[in-house]
Amino acid sequence: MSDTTMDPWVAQAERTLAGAGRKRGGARRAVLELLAAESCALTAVQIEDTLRSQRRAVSRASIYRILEELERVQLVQRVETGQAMVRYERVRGDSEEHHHHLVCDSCGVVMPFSDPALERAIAKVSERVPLAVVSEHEIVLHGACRQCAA
Amino acid sequence: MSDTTMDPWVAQAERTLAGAGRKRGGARRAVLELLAAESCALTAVQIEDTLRSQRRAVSRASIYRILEELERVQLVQRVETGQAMVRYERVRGDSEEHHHHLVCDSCGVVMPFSDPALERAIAKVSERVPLAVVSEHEIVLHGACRQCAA
DNA sequence: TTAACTGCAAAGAATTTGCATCGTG
DNA sequence: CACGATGCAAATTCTTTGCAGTTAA
Repeated sequence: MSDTTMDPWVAQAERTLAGAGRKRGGARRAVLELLAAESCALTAVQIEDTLRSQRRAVSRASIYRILEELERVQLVQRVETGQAMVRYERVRGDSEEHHHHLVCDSCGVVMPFSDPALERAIAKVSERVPLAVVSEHEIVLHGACRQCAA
Repeated sequence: MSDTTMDPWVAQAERTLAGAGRKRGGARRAVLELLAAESCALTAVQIEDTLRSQRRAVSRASIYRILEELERVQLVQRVETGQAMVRYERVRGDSEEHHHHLVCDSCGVVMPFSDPALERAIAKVSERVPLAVVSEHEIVLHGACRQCAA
């Protein structure tokens, strides 16, 4: 696939990894393309199942290793939703929309949401807090989705 | 111990549990008193270690069962900090200060913080979101503590 | 006396690691 | 050719469950 048809986030990720002395690999590429296409956070098991159903199976161990590496170079971030498993999603650049998560505690569905006013409030409070640096933040709202509340 | 010397949160918890048909027990009481005295979130393992060092050892299985029960009746809530283990802390009433968490990704320390403006922003956004009900929210800021950044 | 509470040990489930092999640079 | 990438299986670690004995109501 040429660079012109490659997803820009995947291309950026490959460049970052190459710069860190990493070599390309089919398993990691498959994970990157899945994360690039996904709009919200997935668990490692969901990633494994999705890739297998796409006939591009990747072993669970590799998935965890790949996600760990991507998290280290800040291409991916973990999302914790209070459910059993950790979720992962690609990090959006500053120009892209930054989102947070809604969790229905009844059916377990996870949805993204974003709100500029909330981001401003977070940016402001980040300056007053007893941390020398605030590198990221995570917000999760729990409740009942319309379907479950009906 | 009489009600007048018992921590108010512990007393409230015992009442709630009695109302739910539960009987009193020493292990649960020890966990309740620890959570009442603690200002921030603890992991199950920290609870176990602390109680053992206070010579009031409680088995790990009981700790998990107790925390599960307390979470069910909303006396305790889980806090996920992106670290390996889930943490637990007592739920504050509306009159008490509601807090969120700061995590130093370098040394792992977890600290509480609170900000009224942020709470207002959350309350406002909760009304616009595609959930029928928003029952709670969790905010975690990650970064480097002053000690680690120095 | 009944049903809840607990501890201990075994079971489960998610994640990590060891090791041999394959593939990229 | 060297070192990273990957799969498989075993090992870890946190959490849950089964069971038997203890205790509150």
